[in-house]
Amino acid sequence: MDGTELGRQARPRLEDVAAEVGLSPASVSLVLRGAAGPSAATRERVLEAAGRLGYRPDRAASLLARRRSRLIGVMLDIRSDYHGELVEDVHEAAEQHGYDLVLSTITRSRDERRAVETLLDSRCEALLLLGPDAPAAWLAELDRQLPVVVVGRSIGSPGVDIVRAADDQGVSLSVDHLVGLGHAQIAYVDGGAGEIAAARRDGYRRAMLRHGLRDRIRVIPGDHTEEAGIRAGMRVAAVLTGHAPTPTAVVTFNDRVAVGLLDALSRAGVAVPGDISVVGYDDSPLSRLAHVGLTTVSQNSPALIEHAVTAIVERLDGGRTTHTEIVLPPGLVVRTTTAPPPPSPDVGHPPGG
Amino acid sequence: MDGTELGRQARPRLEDVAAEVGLSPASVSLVLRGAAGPSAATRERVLEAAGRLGYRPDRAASLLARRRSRLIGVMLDIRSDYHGELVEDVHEAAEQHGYDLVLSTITRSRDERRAVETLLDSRCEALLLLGPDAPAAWLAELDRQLPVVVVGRSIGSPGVDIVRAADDQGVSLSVDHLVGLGHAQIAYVDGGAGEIAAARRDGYRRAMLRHGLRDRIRVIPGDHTEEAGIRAGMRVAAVLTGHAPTPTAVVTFNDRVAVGLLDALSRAGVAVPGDISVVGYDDSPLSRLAHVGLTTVSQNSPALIEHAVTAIVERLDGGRTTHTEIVLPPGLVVRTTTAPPPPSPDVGHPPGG
DNA sequence: AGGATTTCTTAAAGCGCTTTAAAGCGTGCT
DNA sequence: AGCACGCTTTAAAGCGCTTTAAGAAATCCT
Repeated sequence: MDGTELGRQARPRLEDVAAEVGLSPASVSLVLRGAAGPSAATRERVLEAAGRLGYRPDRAASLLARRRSRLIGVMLDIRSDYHGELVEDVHEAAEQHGYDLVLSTITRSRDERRAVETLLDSRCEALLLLGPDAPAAWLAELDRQLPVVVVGRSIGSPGVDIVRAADDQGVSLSVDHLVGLGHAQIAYVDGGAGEIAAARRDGYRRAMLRHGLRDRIRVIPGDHTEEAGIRAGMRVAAVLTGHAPTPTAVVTFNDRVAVGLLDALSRAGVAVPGDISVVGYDDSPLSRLAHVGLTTVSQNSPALIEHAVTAIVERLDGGRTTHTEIVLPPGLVVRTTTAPPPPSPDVGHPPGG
Repeated sequence: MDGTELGRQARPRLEDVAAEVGLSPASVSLVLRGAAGPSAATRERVLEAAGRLGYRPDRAASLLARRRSRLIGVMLDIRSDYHGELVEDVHEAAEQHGYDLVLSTITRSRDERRAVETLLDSRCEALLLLGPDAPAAWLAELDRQLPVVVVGRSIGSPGVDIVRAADDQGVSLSVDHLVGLGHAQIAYVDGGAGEIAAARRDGYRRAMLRHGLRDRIRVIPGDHTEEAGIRAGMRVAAVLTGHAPTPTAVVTFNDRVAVGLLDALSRAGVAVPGDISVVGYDDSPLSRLAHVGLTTVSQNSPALIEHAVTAIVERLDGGRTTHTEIVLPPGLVVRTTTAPPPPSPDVGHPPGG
């Protein structure tokens, strides 16, 4: 009465295929991996038999025996849409270089350390970390064990490879765009703590200064969620109906915040872009919806990932021993939430209310 | 000048730890796995040395040597928020039963077949498939190889284990709730093709019939995206300002659709729930936002997952050889997008009829 | 033909860990 | 003493695959 009585039959092993064609396991292994050696006739026979038996190599055994695993460990936060998109690109890029992926996600009960340990246990040769929060020192220490590339986060004194978009520059683009449309009262909804948030905030500040709008700088506290956008939106809407200096445009930390903001504004009867222009950041699928049409900053993530994977391959196969930091310029995607400011200059009152 | 000069030192092996404490690898293995045998003193020495050396067992080797892998393969679509949430729960549930996870996602260039193959190659003992689209026959065939449990999709003639929520019942709850509030003109935004969409649509139809609202049945075509909600919202808003029979409530296929709908309605100046009540489905994080406050149906996914993992464990360790289908009742989460209908201004028949 | 090449095939030694049967070793018992 | 008995520890045989050096076979030369 044990579990094997279920009719499940053991999966065929390399040896079974070898026996089937009357060759040695070595030859079969060679054929199956496309290595040089076996003759065309042998190849054919082996392939046929393997197919007929439904043979699939055991990855654990193969990993163990091979000198290299050709595995790249990817740490991500599965709750993030953005990471999901990135992983798709990583898959493709890795495949092109002959690497496979092993994924490990952080969850509420699984911190970065544990996620990375899982990765290491699976013998991966390099680590691709999507937006890690871990201290730089630990990352550098990891990098002493195997190549580590950090995507999306900027780190003071590297010790790892870094691939990221120029966040400050992205926000700059937004501000430039708005100024070009004639805006001056441009507020910014902040992304909270974190290096990315800091970089974007900085980009905003600097762009404002550059345009001589020092006293129009206005940072509304927030975080990375719709909730923050909603709060900011309600605040802005209240101000609109009040008398304080009114923003005619709002730049947000990311698209999620922007979407929350848009929602709150629309419910408060504030027209976008009629009364207020809004710019997001990320070019997320949501922002692309025709009805939303959010003007936003695109990080060009396929390129980002391509660089990240290339960085890994360079260190693994190219013999590079130095660290590199690649900063990609973001691009502005202008859609329908930005327009010139309303004619009424200073104290604006809501139209339809 | 080879790659090893980088100062990376080989990771310590079991044997190294053994040498360090002057014991055999066997003893160390025993200690590290918490198996019975070694004395307390030995345990301590080994643990200390292992810690000092930073030893981590090689998973591939361990997998290969062990009879069982204690691995559950999870196939998911990383683009889906919902799957992301589920994976968190799977992690926890699996851990409690002493299993670990191996993840494999489908992407645009990686279909379910490939994703599953990756999983099989890693020696997992069972498969947990989140909302697979694959034909039932293939799933059944897989199940002959190893236990398969399908989450969230209903399948005609199983051949696999199934764990899902009663989708029709969920929509029924929504309709009941609305009827209880006095609504009669209840429209439904459809989720397109697919078995889940069919079940929910059915639930709507049947609930309407049950309440004697046969001629109020109105299914607005759509799919599973915000876009569909937006289109539906614009349609409903147009009707409101026109003269056709007006819905006073809209039930949607899922929260994403509902959010799109809410957005379109609010931009059209339609008040929710003042003019129209809206009900979603999924109890997604978005619906929980205070400002959105979407009334929605909760699938109770932690319980869903708990059952799914239990089903696997039963077959793996419990010796169950039959297939099971577990259907969990969903629950309604009433928030702020539902209220009694506005005092009927138009030709609507009074409720209850 | 004989030897030198080249081509194809395989034996055998692992990869790092688990597992089982058996070996040590103090005990207490008769 | 002699012995059976727990309690610890270990030798050794794999897990299924890769890889390398060497063997066998076929091909080429002069």
